[in-house]
Amino acid sequence: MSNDQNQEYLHIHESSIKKVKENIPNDEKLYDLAELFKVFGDSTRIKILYALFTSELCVYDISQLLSVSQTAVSHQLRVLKTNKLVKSRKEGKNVFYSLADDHVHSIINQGIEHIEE
Amino acid sequence: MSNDQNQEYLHIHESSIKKVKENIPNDEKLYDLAELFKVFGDSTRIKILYALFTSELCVYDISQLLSVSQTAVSHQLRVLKTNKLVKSRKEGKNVFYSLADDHVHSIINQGIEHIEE
DNA sequence: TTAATATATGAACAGATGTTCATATGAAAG
DNA sequence: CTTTCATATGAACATCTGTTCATATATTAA
Repeated sequence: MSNDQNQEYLHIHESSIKKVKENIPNDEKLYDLAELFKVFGDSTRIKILYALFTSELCVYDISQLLSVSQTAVSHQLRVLKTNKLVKSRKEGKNVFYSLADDHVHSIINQGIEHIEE
Repeated sequence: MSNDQNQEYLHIHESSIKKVKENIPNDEKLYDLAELFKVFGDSTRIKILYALFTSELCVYDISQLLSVSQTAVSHQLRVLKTNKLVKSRKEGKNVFYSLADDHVHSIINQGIEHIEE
């Protein structure tokens, strides 16, 4: 065991400590990353994203398709929009939502791959 | 507006409804997927995963490296293990943790790409 | 044995999260 | 204008989550 002097660690060697620490992003980035994944961590939001994979949709239709209340859909769409996962387009009384970019697809696909093992 | 008969939808057409619904996984899969992303949705767990990107580590060293209490690390490692993101190996008094597979890396990298835009 | 060390676990508590309900806003129709 | 319709918003509430504290378990050392 490398437990001489002021060594605070049990097994990791001084030389490795620096390497590990360098590879960890700063707190702000870690926070943002966790926030992003938090958005994917809810069934309702995942469902909405899946619906939008197929086509642009207005709030009411999403609500009908998924059997989720209009208010809940609205609240969740706001979360998705804040995190730049969807974008919106207003047309008269309606607001149409669609996916913001391809990351949504690839992140979800990686997740699917993991759980399907 | 396509609002004839019993049409429950505002804009989406009957022909599209089927397509959208077919592309949405069943509830169990949606739930599992959300659960998986929930695991990534916490700074402490993301930090632990980043540390393990570089090397296998025992609990105490993770705790020291990240300045997180031993108990908190233990609790979070259990969550990570339950979700098959890390695996463990016992050696005497120590338990060494390492990444379970490559999905962890690719999921996190997709996340990073998204927030770095 | 007994003591020390590394990790795990359970209860408790504070803070975060998602839904519902009531209502506001904003646009089109009458 | 007034009403109706589509969406958004805020407060309230119940549930979930992550940390801490106390303690249990397991392994090695004395």
